[in-house]
Amino acid sequence: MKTIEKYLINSGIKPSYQRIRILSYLMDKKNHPTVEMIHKELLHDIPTLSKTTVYNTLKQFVEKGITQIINIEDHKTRYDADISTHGHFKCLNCNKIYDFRFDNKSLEISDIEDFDFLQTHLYIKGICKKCKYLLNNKN
Amino acid sequence: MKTIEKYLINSGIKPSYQRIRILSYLMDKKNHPTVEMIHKELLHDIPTLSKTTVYNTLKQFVEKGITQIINIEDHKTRYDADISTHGHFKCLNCNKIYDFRFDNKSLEISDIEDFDFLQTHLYIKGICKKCKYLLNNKN
DNA sequence: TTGTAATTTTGTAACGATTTCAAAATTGAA
DNA sequence: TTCAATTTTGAAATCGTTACAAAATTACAA
Ligand SMILES: [Mn+2]
Ligand SMILES: [Mn+2]
Ligand SMILES: [Zn+2]
Ligand SMILES: [Zn+2]
Repeated sequence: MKTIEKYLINSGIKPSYQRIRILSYLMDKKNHPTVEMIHKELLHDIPTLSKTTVYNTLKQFVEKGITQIINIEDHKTRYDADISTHGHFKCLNCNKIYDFRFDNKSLEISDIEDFDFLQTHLYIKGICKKCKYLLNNKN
Repeated sequence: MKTIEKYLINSGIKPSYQRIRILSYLMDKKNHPTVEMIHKELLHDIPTLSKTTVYNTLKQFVEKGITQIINIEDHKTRYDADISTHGHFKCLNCNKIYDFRFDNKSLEISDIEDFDFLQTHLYIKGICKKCKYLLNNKN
């Protein structure tokens, strides 16, 4: 049995064909896709795939804790199978979303000392390295 | 002339009645409201107020830099007239959104050293102090 | 003040992402 | 093979948001 099937079973999810393909997509591409992107891409291989199935599956993945929601954009939800605490950088020029690491321990927070923290989301927006050079060389 | 009118004019926005009321609402309540909340509340005083006006006004405030968008929730946009860099904590029990301060300098970030940072959004979700006590005393 | 152009507000329709729901298809145990 | 449980599907509904044009208001020159 494939690793990904074991991972789904361990997470309490029956490894149906669609679920395996959607999780594989997330893990292989690491591109923080929207539902639209996943559906459009997988439709090539699974012509009957319903967008509802993509929605249902991602909802289940989030509930079972094997996928996290990325709300870096205003109106569409993005998904990430990397559930470790890490930050996301969105380039306002090329729109690519980059992962980055940050030290949660060194983060100095005031005012909410006695609160219980369950999730931390750090989003930074700006211009990525590639676009910086490209934009500079336009002149 | 009121302070808030001067503030709008200085920001390049003509201080119409609706704009003054919407900005006052944001500044007084500090509750990170949705469009729905602002519209519903102000409708008591301004029965003709259109939801489109609330949308238009907030869009303009964001463009002129006197309001920031808070994407801490999955499907609705929240707004904040406090444009200083600060974090937001959402209590998963009472759904209140708290402000908190964090030290941007102490934040240790890897992988994206040469990127240009324009905006930083830090969202934390969990259980607030009040709810912690309430939930504990249920037993 | 009056007339007129520019700006602002409004209400409706359209849009796009997401959810609901019930039927169809698939799976799995007996 | 049979039948119940689960999963997938597609259509309709919902929700937040945007587009758009008409109505109302404001600015200002005559
Ligand atoms: Mn990521
Ligand atoms: Mn705030
Ligand atoms: Zn870029
Ligand atoms: Zn709470």
